[in-house]
Amino acid sequence: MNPLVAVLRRVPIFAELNDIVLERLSMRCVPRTVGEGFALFRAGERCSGLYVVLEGRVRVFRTSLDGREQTLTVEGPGRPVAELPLVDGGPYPASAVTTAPSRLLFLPRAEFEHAFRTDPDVAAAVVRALGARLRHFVQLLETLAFRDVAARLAMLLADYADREGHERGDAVEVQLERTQEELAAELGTARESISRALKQLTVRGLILDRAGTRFVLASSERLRAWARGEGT
Amino acid sequence: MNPLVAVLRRVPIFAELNDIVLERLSMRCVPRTVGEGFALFRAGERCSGLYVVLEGRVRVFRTSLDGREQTLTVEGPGRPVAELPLVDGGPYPASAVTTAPSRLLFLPRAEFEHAFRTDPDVAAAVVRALGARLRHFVQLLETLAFRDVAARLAMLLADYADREGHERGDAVEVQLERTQEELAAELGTARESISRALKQLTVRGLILDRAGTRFVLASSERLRAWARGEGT
DNA sequence: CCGCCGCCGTGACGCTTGTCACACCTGCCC
DNA sequence: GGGCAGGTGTGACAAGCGTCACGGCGGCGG
Repeated sequence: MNPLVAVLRRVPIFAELNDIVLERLSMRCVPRTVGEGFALFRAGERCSGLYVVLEGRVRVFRTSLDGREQTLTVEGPGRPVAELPLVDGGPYPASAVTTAPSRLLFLPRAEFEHAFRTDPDVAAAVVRALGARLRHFVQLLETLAFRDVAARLAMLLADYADREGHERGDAVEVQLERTQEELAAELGTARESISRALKQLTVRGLILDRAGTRFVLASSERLRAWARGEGT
Repeated sequence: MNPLVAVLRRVPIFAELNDIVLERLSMRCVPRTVGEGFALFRAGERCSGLYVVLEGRVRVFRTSLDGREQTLTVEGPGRPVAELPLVDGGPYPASAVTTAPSRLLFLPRAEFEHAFRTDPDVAAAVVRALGARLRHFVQLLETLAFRDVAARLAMLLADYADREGHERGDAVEVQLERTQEELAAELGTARESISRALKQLTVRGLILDRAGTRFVLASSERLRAWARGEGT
C-alpha cells in the first residue's frame, strides 16, 4: 500500500474516505518539501490544486496596495490550504507563504474534483471545512472590528497556548518561534504596537515571563476572558 | 402545483432542483410576513431552519459587549440567510434583523437536511453558496483592515448603485432608503463619521447630488476605483 | 402657531494606532 | 576588539475615528 495513504488518513478532510479512494488520491499527490518563505500562490492567480500541510506552517493573507498585510489564517499540519477556489473555480482570494520549513502535499485540481463529485463523503468533508472557515472568518471579523491590538494579541497567544503550550501549574509555557515583526503581520498591525501590547499584557499579569522566544502565559481562559472583557 | 414552487425556483440555491424535490420542499416551507426590525435570530441560538428572503431586506451582524455592531452581510430577495449553521450543526454565529418590511420563507432544518443528503444538486448549490459567502467575507476583512470609512462608504454606494441604481448619463441615481444611522451600523462605524464621509465624497465629486434619501452618484467603477486607490 | 422629535451637520476632544527616529542588546564574523 | 545586522524598547507625532455636545431643519400633532 502506498505509504501516503496513512498520511492522508490523518488529514481531517480525507479521514473518512475508504481505502480505494485514498489509494487513488495518494497516487496523484505530489509531495513537496520547501523552505521558509516559499510562496505557494498569490492572490488572483488561477487555482491548480489543493495543498495540504504535512509539516511546518503556512500563512494565508491579503496584501493592500501600500504593502500592509492582513493574515486570514495560519495553517499547520493536517490542514488544507485554499479549498475555496477549488470548489467554485475562481481565483485564489489571498496569498500563501510558508513561515517555517514545510512539507506539503499537492493534489491536482482535476483529481480533487473527481473525488468531490464521486464520493459524497468528500463533499460532506469539504462542506464541513468551508463551514469551519466561515466561522473562523466571522470570529476574525469581530476581532478586527471590535478589539484593540492588545486584545487581539491575547487571543492569538491563547490559541497558541492551547495548541502548543505545556502546562506549568496554572500557567502555560510556549515556544513562540516568531519575531514581533511576524506577530505584527499576523495581526495586521505594526511591530511597535506589538512591543507595546506585550508590555501591557505583562503589566496586566497575563504574560508572566518572557525570555527571547519562550513565553510563560496565564491560562488561555484568562487570556481570552481578558480579551473579551477588554479592560478589567 | 403549489404556487411556492415557482417562487422557490427563482431562489438561486434551489434553482436547479427538479419539480418533485421542489414540490416536496414547498409543502414544508412556512411563509412569513414581518415588519421592519423583526429579529429572525440572535447570535448563539440554536438553528432551527433556513430562511430565504422573498421580499425586503435582512441585515446579519455581530454585536460587541459594549453595544457596537458590525454588519456581515445584507441579504435581499432570493438570498438565503444563515445556511452555515445548517450544514455544520452549530449555533448561529451572528444575529439577523429585517431592515424593511419583508416576506420570508422558513424551511425547517430536518427538511433541508433531507434535501441536502439526498440530492447532489442541493449539496453542490450549498457549497457554491458557502464559497460565495467566504469570498464576500475575505472582501469584507480586507475592507475593514485596510480602508477608512470614506472608502468603505464608497464601496457600499457602488454596490448599491449596481443593484438598484438608474442610469443618468454617466451618473447613477439611487433611492437610498436608509438613515445615516443605518449606514453607520452597516459599516460598523458612527453616525457622525458617515456624515463627514458623505461630505468628503461630495467634495471629491463622487456624490454629485444628494437630496434626502435620493443620491446621484458617479459611476460605480469610479467609486470603486477611488475606494481602492484610497486618495487620488 | 408652537413644541416635540427624528434626522443631520459640525466643532472639540481624547484614544488608539501607524510612522519615524533612535538607542540598546545580542550574536556573529572579520 | 570592533563593526555589523537583526531583533527589540520607547518616545514623539499625526491621522483616523468614536464620543460628546450643540444647533439647525423639517414634519407632525396638539
